[in-house]
Amino acid sequence: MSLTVDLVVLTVRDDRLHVLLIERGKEPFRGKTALPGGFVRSREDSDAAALRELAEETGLDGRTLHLEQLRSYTRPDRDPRGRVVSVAYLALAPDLPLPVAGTDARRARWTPVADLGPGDLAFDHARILADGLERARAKLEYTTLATAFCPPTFTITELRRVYEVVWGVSLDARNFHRKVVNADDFLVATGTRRVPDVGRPAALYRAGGATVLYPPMLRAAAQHPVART
Amino acid sequence: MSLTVDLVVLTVRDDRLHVLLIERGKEPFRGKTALPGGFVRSREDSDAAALRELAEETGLDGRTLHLEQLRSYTRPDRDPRGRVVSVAYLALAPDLPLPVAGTDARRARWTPVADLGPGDLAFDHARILADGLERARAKLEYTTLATAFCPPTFTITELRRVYEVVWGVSLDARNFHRKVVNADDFLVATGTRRVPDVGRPAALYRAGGATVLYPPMLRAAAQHPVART
DNA sequence: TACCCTTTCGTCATCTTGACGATAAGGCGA
DNA sequence: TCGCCTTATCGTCAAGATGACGAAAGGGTA
Repeated sequence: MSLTVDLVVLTVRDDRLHVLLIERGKEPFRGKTALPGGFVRSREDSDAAALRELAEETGLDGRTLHLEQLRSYTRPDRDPRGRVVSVAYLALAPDLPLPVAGTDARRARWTPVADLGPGDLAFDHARILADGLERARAKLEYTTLATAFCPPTFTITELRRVYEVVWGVSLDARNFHRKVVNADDFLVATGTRRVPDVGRPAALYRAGGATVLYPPMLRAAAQHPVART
Repeated sequence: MSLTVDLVVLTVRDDRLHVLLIERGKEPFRGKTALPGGFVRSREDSDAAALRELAEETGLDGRTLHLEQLRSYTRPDRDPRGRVVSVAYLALAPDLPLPVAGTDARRARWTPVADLGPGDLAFDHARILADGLERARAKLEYTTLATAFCPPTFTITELRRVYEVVWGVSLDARNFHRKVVNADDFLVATGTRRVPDVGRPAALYRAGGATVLYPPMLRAAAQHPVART
């Protein structure tokens, strides 16, 4: 029996939710699109393997990202090579340029989640991706994790776009502003501002110390589904 | 490399939170207290193994309980026998009598969680238990999972005790009553009532169809820590 | 200076919540 | 039967949170 890790790495890019995918270089599913990942080595735990694979396959540094274990997939027939148990991880990243010329960054690329069809991914990776998306969506509600999609300093509008894109809804800018500013230790004003091409300059914030979001942002209330192409 | 499942089975008993523990019958940690669990068989996935072990070791039927995957533990040194990866499961049960004379129910017993000291459990089971407790506590907030601790029909006071015992707080009976009755499809009145030894009879409810709890029950607001001995 | 655009502040009615008073509905003892 | 004890349920009220939306602020640019 062998153990692998699979990574669901999400980011928000051009107002769309993207997932990091690779093209498989060997069998099985050679040439097919899949989640990045690989085998856990003998003296490694799965956390370490996730960090290593993230660096090797995508050039991203998991220590600077949000990285958490998602769940494990153990169906005996999930890999044609035999019994392969996979521990899936969820990573959330700001819109970083991928170091394309990295050591082993074989064709890693950001793909809009909405562009993926049912059979586009190898193995049971469609299911893993779906579970990762649901975890991310749920955690935006009651944790401060949305800031993991943002660069070190960001505007409230950028933060709102994260919610809108991940949830696929549209939120009132004024109420959102009031809410996140009042939430306990969610945001810390940096005192600086960013002057955009057009419109009023926006104040820049850093993530505050809170990990749980209080009061929470409830999806149930946000009932403004928006067309996502 | 081998694969095991470990089970965190929780219940509320005598107004205290209990976990189901067994005494290990063989090495390593022979005679020591541990979470129930065992090896996943070759043509089984971990869900099936969790159901099987639950039945074998405790006589409980996981199909009638809430049973969900918690997370996996992969540290190479977590088992002295070598590399053993464990997929942990969380089960929530009403206060059922254990079929003590079951096939293999070797000394399975309910133990108050608060009675456990730091080194009382074998392997990394203290950590697994802690993760299971935190998951259960968190899920009471924004899901209807509290009903999984209750029998098929129950009173609102019984449901409140679940929250109080799992969170270790004390909740105002009147506000709790108002809240759960108003929550969307959380409770369904059965029309029957239970006459207690003392006090006014209480209406009996069944769990409603909702899985998410809206509006949620927030712990942050419940700031009445109560002495738990 | 007059716009345009986005951010930020205000207002208001509605809903939710915490604190807690009051009543209802059983059993029990006098 | 009448109080009384206990617990369940309903009500009230002020404070806080929320949704809808108006209005001002603060940059560019024509």
